[in-house]
Amino acid sequence: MLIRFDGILELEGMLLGGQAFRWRFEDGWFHNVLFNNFVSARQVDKGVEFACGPDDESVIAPLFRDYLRLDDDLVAIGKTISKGEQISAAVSKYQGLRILRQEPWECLVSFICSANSNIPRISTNVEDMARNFGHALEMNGHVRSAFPTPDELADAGEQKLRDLGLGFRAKYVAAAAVCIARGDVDLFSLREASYDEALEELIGLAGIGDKVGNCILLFALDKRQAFPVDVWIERAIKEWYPEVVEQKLTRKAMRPWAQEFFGTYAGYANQYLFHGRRLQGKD
DNA sequence: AGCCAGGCCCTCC
DNA sequence: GGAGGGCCTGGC
Repeated sequence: MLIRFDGILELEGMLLGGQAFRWRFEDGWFHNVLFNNFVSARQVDKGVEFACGPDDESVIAPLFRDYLRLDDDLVAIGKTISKGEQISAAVSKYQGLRILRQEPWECLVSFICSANSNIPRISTNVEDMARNFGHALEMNGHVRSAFPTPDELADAGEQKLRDLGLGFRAKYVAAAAVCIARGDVDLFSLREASYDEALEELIGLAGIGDKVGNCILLFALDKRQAFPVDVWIERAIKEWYPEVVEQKLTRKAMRPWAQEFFGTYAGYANQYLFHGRRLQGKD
């Protein structure tokens, strides 16, 4: 079915740009498992063509629309964050690049796995967890698994996660799974909580520090002021905002600086800085 | 072959 | 309180 949309949209950058790790591009479509469904999507003139199963498209399409945040007014947001030559260029170059609204648990595990790692490896880790511990879906001869629930990963345990190649992150994922399965932390309620409160809750989990916590807040928990500072963001800020270097701001101090500087939608600024710097020189 | 990755934790100062 | 080393493993 068609999800009608006439605003700006850059689906490829959103799905394959390092926000999420299970999207695959094949035969002109992007494929993933979301909301316990096979989901396929592609960008067309009038919006997004969408297919899913086993559930009805009419049920999943609204969820997928929210996932893509089509209601964010990117023109207005772009204006508020275009503070500086390079980010303005990136806003214009990657026009329509939106922050995803991911499923919180999968997002949390993905970014725990991101520590001292790289995108190809994170993708492998996340896909391996799904294949080994998630429940399988089958459709038209294709088999792929849902991302495992907290219970399923808690049952798997640290050793089996290590066997998949998660390394020292296995302990953190296993502990987080137990914690969420027990209900110690309710991720969905953090969507309603304040930024500060939600960040504090997340950092209470082992393996989640300021950077990873801000990724989860931004990509899954509706905190568009979140501003994860990784090596790419640090490079971009130091090169493009010399005042930060002059003030000798440490990496830790860059987050509050950026949140003040870019404002309510600092998270969007983050995404454009990230793309702009990481893809510098590539076309 | 060897370096380093989209950090975090722990220790020690 | 903050700076520095160690950590699993696999891409490149």
